[in-house]
Amino acid sequence: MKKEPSLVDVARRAKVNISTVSRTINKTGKIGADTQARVFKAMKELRYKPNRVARRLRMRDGSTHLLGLIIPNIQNIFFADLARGVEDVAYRNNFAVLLCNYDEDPDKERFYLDVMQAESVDGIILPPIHENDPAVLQVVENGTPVVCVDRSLSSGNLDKVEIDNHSGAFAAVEHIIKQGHRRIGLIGGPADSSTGRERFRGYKDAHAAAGLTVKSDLLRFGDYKQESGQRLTEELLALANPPTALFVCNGLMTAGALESIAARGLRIPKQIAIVGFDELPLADVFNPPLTMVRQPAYEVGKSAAELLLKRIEEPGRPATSLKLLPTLIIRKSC
Amino acid sequence: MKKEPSLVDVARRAKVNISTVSRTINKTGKIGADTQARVFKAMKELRYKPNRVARRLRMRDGSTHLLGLIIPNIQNIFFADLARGVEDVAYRNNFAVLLCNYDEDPDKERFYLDVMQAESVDGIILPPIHENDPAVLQVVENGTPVVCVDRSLSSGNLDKVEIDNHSGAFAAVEHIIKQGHRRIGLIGGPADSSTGRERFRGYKDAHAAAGLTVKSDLLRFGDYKQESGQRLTEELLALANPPTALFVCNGLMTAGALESIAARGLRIPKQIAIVGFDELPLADVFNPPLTMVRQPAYEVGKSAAELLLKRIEEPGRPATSLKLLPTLIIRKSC
DNA sequence: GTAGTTCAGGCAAACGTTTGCGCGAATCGT
DNA sequence: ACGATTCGCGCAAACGTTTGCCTGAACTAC
Repeated sequence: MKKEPSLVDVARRAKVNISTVSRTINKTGKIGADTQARVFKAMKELRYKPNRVARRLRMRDGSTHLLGLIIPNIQNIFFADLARGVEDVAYRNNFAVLLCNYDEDPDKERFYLDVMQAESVDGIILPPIHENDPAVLQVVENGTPVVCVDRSLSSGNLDKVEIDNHSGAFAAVEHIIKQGHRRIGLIGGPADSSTGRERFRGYKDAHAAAGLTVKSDLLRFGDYKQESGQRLTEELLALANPPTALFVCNGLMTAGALESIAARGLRIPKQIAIVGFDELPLADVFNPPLTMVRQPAYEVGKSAAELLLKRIEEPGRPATSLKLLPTLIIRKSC
Repeated sequence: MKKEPSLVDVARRAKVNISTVSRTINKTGKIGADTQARVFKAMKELRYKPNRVARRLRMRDGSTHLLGLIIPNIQNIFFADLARGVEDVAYRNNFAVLLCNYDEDPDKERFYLDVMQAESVDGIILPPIHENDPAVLQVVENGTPVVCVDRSLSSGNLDKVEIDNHSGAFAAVEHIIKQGHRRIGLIGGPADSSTGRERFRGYKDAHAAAGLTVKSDLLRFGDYKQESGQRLTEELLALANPPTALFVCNGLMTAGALESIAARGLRIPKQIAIVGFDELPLADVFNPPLTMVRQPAYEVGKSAAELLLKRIEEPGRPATSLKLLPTLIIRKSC
């Protein structure tokens, strides 16, 4: 590893003190025009790049220009879009992003939270694994700015940006009912996740609004992974009196559900109608095109990053909570 | 920002010197059993976490336990899978991953390369933007371990892990021909990317092997994004004498192609057959199921990370070059 | 019993920054 | 023309580690 040029190298070359170099770079303190020129010249010549590690070590607070993003799984397109959103605004503000997958595993989440702290990131964006997650609570108590996305934290008044899951689910199920369905199967999210609960609530409220009662034998709860979507759909379809429509609470599980449906050779929407949460890449060219409730994932990430940056530069500001609206995209599958 | 406990805090509490604490943590040097116990006790009590920033600053070389991953776009499922692969092996080895999207933008790539160096990562994984990318070359010259994925660098004997694009494309087009097609449209990748060129070569060689000549009016080259797939497919379909089959060189463009096909209301595979590179999430439940050539993206990431870790701990080892085989998954779209 | 060796652990330098303090020179106000 | 302010810049401490060197003490060998 060839040694990188450091402040002292450029200082020597420009015949000034290192503090002068530091100050010209950061535009802090008054520096004469000629001195500045010499310093810049030396920097060019040596191809000097400030060492971010040393800088972070010295400045415990403020602008180390590193953000942490901890998400369940980057292979879930929702989180990929979200990640892209935060990455884009980070880049525009000269921040880099430390990205980790915690895979719904509390140990992994804790590990990465530790890493972030140890790296002294400026702030962290994450969907908390639980409503009150002791690990992240400890981090915020420690003074690290945190903004929650997608799911929220019950305690603490943190910045957060979420999706209005209730209204999204409500609209979806309302639409299903309007198509004449009365037996609507639910493939829900984990009961201990706020998204899962809110979407379930939307499902129930849409029933209530239409004067329908929810049939508890049509309710299944998965883990947002494809396999569970497939398995639970199969359970529902195997019922003596199966549902005529399905509301599936995320994209991966919707893909799983479609597998089950295909395996049984059922026609959509005649034999089984379906609407899923999340957008799927091929949804609009699927046969039939899938009606889904699209979440503005990119915008969630974007807003979260903007909120985080604001908080970093003004730690005392009151916490703001954004709720973005999903949109029901009606196509042909229901 | 409450101050984190540091080495001196635990040293004070355990009534030893900070160097003793450091040595017990890193298991370097001989330490008495009782002293060790005291130190560990103090660490627990203070919830001490070593500061990775300070550690990285001190140890220019070796185990700072941070990997850099620079990819074109995390929204491309191929790279998401790849990223997941490197992340998993990184986690197993207690490494964190710094992830960036450079979006095929040389400026962005250079920016992130600088960031990685400034963060003194232990090593970098990336698909070079060009065959000989000066920015990347400079980094390897600087002594930072680099492994190339997906695309390769012409100069330099670096570790790399690629897909056998030629054989994948060859198999795909061979299969198309075997189905009786003679006019096979190509939606290719960028001409200046090694993947694009290799897949094109497979297309041509499959034609040659079957005694067919390639018709240059059936050739189109996109940028691996969905929009170009749609646009170029539309061009092909609008031809007076359009192709009867399509070979599309990546997943996103395949999705775009399907949009064009759907817009024209063409039946697959009767009116137009199609096989695409990359796997798509709904490919197997699509109607009809899509025959595609699946790239082992996760394994590429996994192998790359393993190679990188090996090189980090043994910088002098000869460069190894892996070539992973894609598999043609024959379904119903051709 | 003495010299040599190992054991346990302390001291302090170094990594590359940022920044409070200080100081001579220049500029200013009157 | 002289004290006061500002300007431009250097000095050195600090951030939290790792690690080479050193030093007593204990142990080994003869």
